[in-house]
Amino acid sequence: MKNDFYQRVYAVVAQIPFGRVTSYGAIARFLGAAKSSRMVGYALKNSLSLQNLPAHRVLNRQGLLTGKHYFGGSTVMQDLLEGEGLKVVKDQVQGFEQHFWDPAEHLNPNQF
DNA sequence: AGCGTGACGTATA
DNA sequence: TTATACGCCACGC
Repeated sequence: MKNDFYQRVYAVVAQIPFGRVTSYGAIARFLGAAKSSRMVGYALKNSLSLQNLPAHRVLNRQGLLTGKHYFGGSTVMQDLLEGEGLKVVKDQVQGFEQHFWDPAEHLNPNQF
């Protein structure tokens, strides 16, 4: 069911620890929709006005803040990340892999 | 109903 | 290594 996919995306994003980040692809893969990473971003776009999800902790594979435009302001997303101890330069998280958080290694697939 | 678009990612050149 | 091409599929028009 497609709505479940959205719910699962929200559930995963909600579990991202403070100061850690992940990627759309990682989430998509974890949910079994590896080839539909775009849908993850789409789901998050919906989630923005739905609930308090740390959507700013979800970046693309390069650690780029590709969706900062959707946070209303222009530096809101960056400020949020920097507020969590991350460094952002040119819309890109420095040491991305260092702060990367893989759902598959920290969450139990069985609860999804 | 068909077509273009997009918070992505991988494959090719 | 950078630049394009393409697959994916929900949504809006």
